[in-house]
Amino acid sequence: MTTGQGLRERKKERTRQALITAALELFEERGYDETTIAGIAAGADVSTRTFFSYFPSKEEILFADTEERLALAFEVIDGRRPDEQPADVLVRAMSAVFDRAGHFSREFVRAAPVRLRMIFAVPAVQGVALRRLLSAQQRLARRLHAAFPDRLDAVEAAALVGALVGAVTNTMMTVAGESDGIEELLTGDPERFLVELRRAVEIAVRGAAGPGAQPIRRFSRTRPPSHQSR
Amino acid sequence: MTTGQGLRERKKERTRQALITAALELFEERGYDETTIAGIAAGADVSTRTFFSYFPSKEEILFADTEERLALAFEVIDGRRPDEQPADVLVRAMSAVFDRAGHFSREFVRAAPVRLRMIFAVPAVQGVALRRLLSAQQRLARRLHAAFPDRLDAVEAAALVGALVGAVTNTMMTVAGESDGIEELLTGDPERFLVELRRAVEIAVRGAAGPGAQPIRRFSRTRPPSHQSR
DNA sequence: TGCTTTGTTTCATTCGCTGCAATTTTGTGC
DNA sequence: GCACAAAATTGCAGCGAATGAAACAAAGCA
Repeated sequence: MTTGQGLRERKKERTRQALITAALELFEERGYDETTIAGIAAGADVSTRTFFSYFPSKEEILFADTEERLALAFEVIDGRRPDEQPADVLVRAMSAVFDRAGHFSREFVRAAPVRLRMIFAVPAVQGVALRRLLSAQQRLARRLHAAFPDRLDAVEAAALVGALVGAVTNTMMTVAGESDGIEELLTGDPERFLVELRRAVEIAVRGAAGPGAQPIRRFSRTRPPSHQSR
Repeated sequence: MTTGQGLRERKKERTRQALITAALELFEERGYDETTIAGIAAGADVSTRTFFSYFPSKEEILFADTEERLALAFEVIDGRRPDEQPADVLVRAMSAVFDRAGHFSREFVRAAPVRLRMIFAVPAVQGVALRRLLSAQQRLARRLHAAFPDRLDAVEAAALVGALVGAVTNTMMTVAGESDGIEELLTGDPERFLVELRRAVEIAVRGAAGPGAQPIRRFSRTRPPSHQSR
C-alpha cells in the first residue's frame, strides 16, 4: 500500500496522507470544532472540494485506518482451527485487534491517541465511532456464523459478538473515562488497561451471572393485561 | 406532565408536541433527509429559530421520549431486593425497558416505529442512537455499581452491563435487519422478537462459552518483542 | 504528439446551526 | 384592569458542512 503503481496512484496516496496529517495536527493544535475542512485542505495544499473526494466528512478522517484493523479480526475468525470453540476464536480475534503485540501501522499509532481524545470530547465523532462499532459487530457476527455454520445460528452469533464487544467496549470507556484514564492508556504501559479488558472478556465468556448461578433466567415473564397508560 | 402549571408551560408543551408530531409526519411522508427543519417548524406553526429552543438538532427530536424509558430501568436497579443477584436485577431492568407489558407513553408508541426505521436508514440518526446507547450503558453501570457496592467494582459493573446490552442490541439489530424484521417487530405480535431477546440475554448471562466450557480463557497472552511494523 | 481518462478546482447552492437584537406574549404586583 | 418584569419568539446575519456542475490541469497511452 505504501508503493502505488503509477504516478497517479502514488500522488493520490500522498494527498491522502497529507490530508490525514494536516487534520491530526490541526485537531491537536486548535481542537476539533475549531478546525475547518477548509483549513485541513489548506494544510494539505488542496482545495476544499478535493477533501470531499477523499473523505466524506470531517469525522471519517479520524477513522482512516480502522478497516485494516478489523481485517485482522476477520483473519482470525476465517482461519479458525476446526476444533476450537466459537468463544475462543472470538477472544483471539479481539486480542488481535487490541493487542500491542500485533502489527500497528504508522497511521494507527499516529491516529489512535487523537481519535480516542476526540471520541471522549466531540459528540459528532462519538456518533461515527459508535456507528462503526455497531457495523463491525454485525460483520463479525456474520463472519462468526459462517465459520461455525452448524454450531451457531445467526442470532446466537450476534448475541455472542454483542456480549463480548459490549463488555469490552463499555469497560474500555469506563477505564478511559476515569481521570488520567486516557493518558495512562495512551502514554504509559498498557498493562492495566489490558488487565481490565481481560476481566471484561472473562465476564462475557463465563457469563454475567458468575460461576455459582442458577442455570436459567427469566426475561419478561410477567405480562399483565393492562396496556398503554398515560 | 400532561397538565402544566400556567399558560406558559402548557403552551410550551403544546408547541413541543406540535413539533414532534409535525416532524414524525414529515419523516414518514417524504423521508428524513428530505425533511428540513424549516419544514418541521412550518408544520408546527413556529419559526425555524424556535425549533432550536426545543431540540438541539433534527435527530434528537426522534428521541424525545427515551429518557423516561431509561428511568424505568433505573427504578428496577435502585429498588432491587437485597438478596438478588446483580445479573438478575439487570435482566429485570432490561425487561422493564422492552417489555410490552410495561407502560408505553403515547409519545413512545408513536415515535418508536419511525425511530427504528430511521435508525436503519439514516446514518445521522444512527449516530445519535448509538451515542445515547453508550451513555445509557455508562449510567446503568454506575447505577448497578451503586446498588451492589460490595459485590461489583466499577469495571465489573461496566462489563456486565456491556455484555448484556451488547448482546441484546446486536441481536435486536440482527433480527430487525432481516427482511420483514422491522415490520414484523412493529406491527405484529412481538413474540418472536422477545424470544430472540431472551436467547440473547441467556447467552450473556450464562456466558458466551456455553455450559460445558473450560473455566478460564486467555486474552492476549502472546507478546513477542517485535513492535511496530510497516 | 495528440487523445482520453482522471483528478482538481472554482463557483453556486442548500441546509444545519448559532448569536444577537428587536418584538411579542405571559405572569405578577399594584 | 394596568403597568412592568420575565420569558418566549422572531428575523436576520453569518459560519461551516456538504453536494452538484462545469471548467481546467495532469497523467497515461496510442
